[in-house]
Amino acid sequence: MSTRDRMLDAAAHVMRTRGLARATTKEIAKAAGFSEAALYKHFRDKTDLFLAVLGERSPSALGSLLAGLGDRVGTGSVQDTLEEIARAAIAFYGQTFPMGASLFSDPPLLAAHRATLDERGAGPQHLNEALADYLAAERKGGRVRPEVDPESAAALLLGACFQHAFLSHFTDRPDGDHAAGFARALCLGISC
Amino acid sequence: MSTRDRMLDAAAHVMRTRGLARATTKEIAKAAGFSEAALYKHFRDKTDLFLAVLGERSPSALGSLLAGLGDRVGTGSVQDTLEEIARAAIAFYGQTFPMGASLFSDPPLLAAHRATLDERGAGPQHLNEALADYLAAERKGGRVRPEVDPESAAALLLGACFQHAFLSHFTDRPDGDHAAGFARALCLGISC
DNA sequence: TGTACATCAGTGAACGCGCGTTCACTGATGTAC
DNA sequence: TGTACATCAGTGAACGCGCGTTCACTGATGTAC
Repeated sequence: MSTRDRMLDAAAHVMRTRGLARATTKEIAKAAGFSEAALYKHFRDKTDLFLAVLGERSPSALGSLLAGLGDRVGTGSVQDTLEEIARAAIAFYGQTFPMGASLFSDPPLLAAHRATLDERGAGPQHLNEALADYLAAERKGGRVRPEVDPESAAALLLGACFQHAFLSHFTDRPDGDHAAGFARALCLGISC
Repeated sequence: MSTRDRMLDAAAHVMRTRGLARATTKEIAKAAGFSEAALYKHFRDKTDLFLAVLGERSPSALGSLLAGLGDRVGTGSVQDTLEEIARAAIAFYGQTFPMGASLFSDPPLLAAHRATLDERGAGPQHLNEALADYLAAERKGGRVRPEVDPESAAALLLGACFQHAFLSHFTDRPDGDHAAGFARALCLGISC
């Protein structure tokens, strides 16, 4: 594993456990097992390091799942697929929420991150769009009731998972087995 | 208006516009029109000031609306009530999201804020509970379909509004008139 | 083979800066006699 | 009424500290002849 990778892992770890405000170069270097000076051999400055962490250490499981949804139109049960998505969404938002939320404490950093996401055509809004596309396709095939609005249904399902992740962090109650039941109940709730 | 109130307003303004990371005593004092030293005549330290802002300058419109819901059971149209709630939720989360999210950059501050909320029996999770209670009451009265799960429906509706607020900040697109249409579509989506 | 030099990842120590906080002080207002 | 003192909100200047960053350096490895 390269020095750079170890630094990224260490930075991600410190950002997650101590919070963005305490993610100092000293802490990160110590966690990585290098001197602070070494950080500057691999990253221009601290912002560059943070952006690299955000761009290279963010889980992509939910995005992959949603991206592959096009091939699953017409196969399996829509209800089961939605439940799978809900479970993945709860896990994904649960992992990414603290660091993502932290960005709001530093608007210029948030703007820089948004810019890199835009360049790649990525970002949280695309998850909702991908799910809406899937629902629209299934509706076209008659496997989702015609009165369902795909955008709204996607917003409801992913929004609930998103807020669920927020609440479990905010109230400091880790999620546990509760997530699966929550996912199932949500899907029954939107009853597509 | 008291000096303390002007300081709280100034701090809230700086926190919102510059972000928590740039909300320094110097910036806040300057915005309030006092010296930095004056801050310490009214607040023990910077954390004390932040907690006072969070506790005394957070909008409470949504909480009030939801708290008054008990009296509205059985009156008006449930669909209209939900739309009103959705609009209020989008506005509320839109106002509170950036500062609330910022707290995740400083876990000890988040924990302290959680503690004050718990003392008062307040906090974001109570909003969902209040809405779920309302839906349960209306279901009992036959004005909401029996197969609707109140908790899930509340999570779907408020979760979607919460994520909507997040996305409009994250993508840097202010919400505008779009919110009302979104609220309406959501309520049709959960179709209680 | 040995020798001289180039390269390069990483370091220890220092740098300047801006932060939160404190201190001795001022000047206005109130109060006692 | 004037005078002496107490109170108190607010200040300017300084404090120590930890931050991000840079610098001159080391020591290991590779390369040319």
